[in-house]
Amino acid sequence: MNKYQIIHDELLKEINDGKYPNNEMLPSDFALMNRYHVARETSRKAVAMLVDEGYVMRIKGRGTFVINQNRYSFPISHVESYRELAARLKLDERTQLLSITDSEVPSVFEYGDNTPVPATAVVRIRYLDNEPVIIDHDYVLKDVVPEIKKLSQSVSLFELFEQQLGLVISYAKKTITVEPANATDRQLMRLAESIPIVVIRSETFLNDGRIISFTESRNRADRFKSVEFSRRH
Amino acid sequence: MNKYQIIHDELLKEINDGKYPNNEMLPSDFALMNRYHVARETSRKAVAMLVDEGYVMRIKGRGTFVINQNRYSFPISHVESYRELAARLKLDERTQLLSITDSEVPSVFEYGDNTPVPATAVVRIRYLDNEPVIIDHDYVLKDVVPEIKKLSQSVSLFELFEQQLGLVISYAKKTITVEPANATDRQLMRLAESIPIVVIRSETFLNDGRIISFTESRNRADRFKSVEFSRRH
DNA sequence: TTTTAGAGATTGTATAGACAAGTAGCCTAG
DNA sequence: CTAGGCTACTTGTCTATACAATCTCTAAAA
Repeated sequence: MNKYQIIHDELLKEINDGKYPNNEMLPSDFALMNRYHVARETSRKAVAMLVDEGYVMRIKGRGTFVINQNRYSFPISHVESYRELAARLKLDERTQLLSITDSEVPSVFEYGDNTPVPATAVVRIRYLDNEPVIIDHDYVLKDVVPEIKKLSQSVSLFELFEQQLGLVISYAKKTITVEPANATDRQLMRLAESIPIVVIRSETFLNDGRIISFTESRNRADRFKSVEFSRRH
Repeated sequence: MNKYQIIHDELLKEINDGKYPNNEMLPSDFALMNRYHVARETSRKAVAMLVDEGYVMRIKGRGTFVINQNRYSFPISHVESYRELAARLKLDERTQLLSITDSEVPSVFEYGDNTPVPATAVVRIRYLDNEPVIIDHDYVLKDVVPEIKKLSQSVSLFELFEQQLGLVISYAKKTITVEPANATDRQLMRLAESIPIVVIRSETFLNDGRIISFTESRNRADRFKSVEFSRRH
């Protein structure tokens, strides 16, 4: 592991442990240099990551300060699988695999030039606190992953891609819209009335620029909440 | 202006001008060093910003590549005013100021300890293509900005804060939820049925850590679309 | 023809040092 | 007692260099 990554992880752990109470100062660049015996740019890189992630803010001439975090957040601006998210938030989560079928990429994703793109469709339903709240439709391109043999209940698609197939996921583009529930939504999520659905459609890219999958994540709107941290400039 | 900022801006302009067609390579670190007569770390800083913003991706051993952008996006992960956003997207936008009144920060924002926090409430309605689609409620803390005298139609709140008052906005935290339309929504946006509303609540922070304002932005769900770029790791 | 080895290019990580710019606190001159 | 200046500390920018890791392509070897 890289030095700045190690420093970042350790500082983040200390922040989460409350070692630097609210608005308290983090060690300065020079303090970190001494503590870890690294160059200043290395320690700065670690802190820059924390700034990026919204944990701390730096003020020239003053120092580095912890930002009061509300930790119950559903960030959508980095690529994170449902399983990773639930683990991080320590929620009581459960996923049920509904089907793995041969299919094509639906036209809503506007991929390619109308010629059908073969894919493996994976449909899963997500429970939080024993309530079905999310239905995920994944379309994994057969060009990239020819076959999905066995998808264990305990393994996420991302884990499958990265650890078992050696692929590296780089980034994703997501669109968020609100749409009426369709029949499938109502049936699977046991909705009586027509609750609106928050639809998050993602294209996921590998580090060589190829698209590996399209995902449509359909969330019960009355259970959906997303918290974003955003910097200006 | 900083050197890396200048390089970043120039590269971004070239990307938007289509100088590096899709998936084409950007100049390498060393090419940029020669072109701008800077150290490698400086050129890398400029490119790192572009990576951060989702314009390019770097692959070790290969080079830097432009990511095919869909430019009609409503990013929510950086702090941008409605006016800046509309200008960037070249939409036909119009804002109507409804009221400026003395008020208090509503309790939904859970700020402070139940004691009323005096604020100036600014209510505005946003038109896109002559259709009312967004209602913004801004609560500007009187502790920070004692009085909002005249808010010209052509000036945004952010411009007022930054250019006229000399305040520096640093970051914001936003929560996104979907809620039923209330009577005010239906009246102001001329909604017949009860269309759901996408509610974006923000706390905006200055660079000294003080909160300057709370904003509740209420968007017609059937007109709302947000596009996000997200990196993994 | 196929495979291997190597050179060259590119990005990633890390170091050491320099100066600029902003902040806070102390101490002295008035 | 106050105002101003000085100093120490902190973050921001920039340079120059070194080596590692990865990829592509070419040329030589099998």
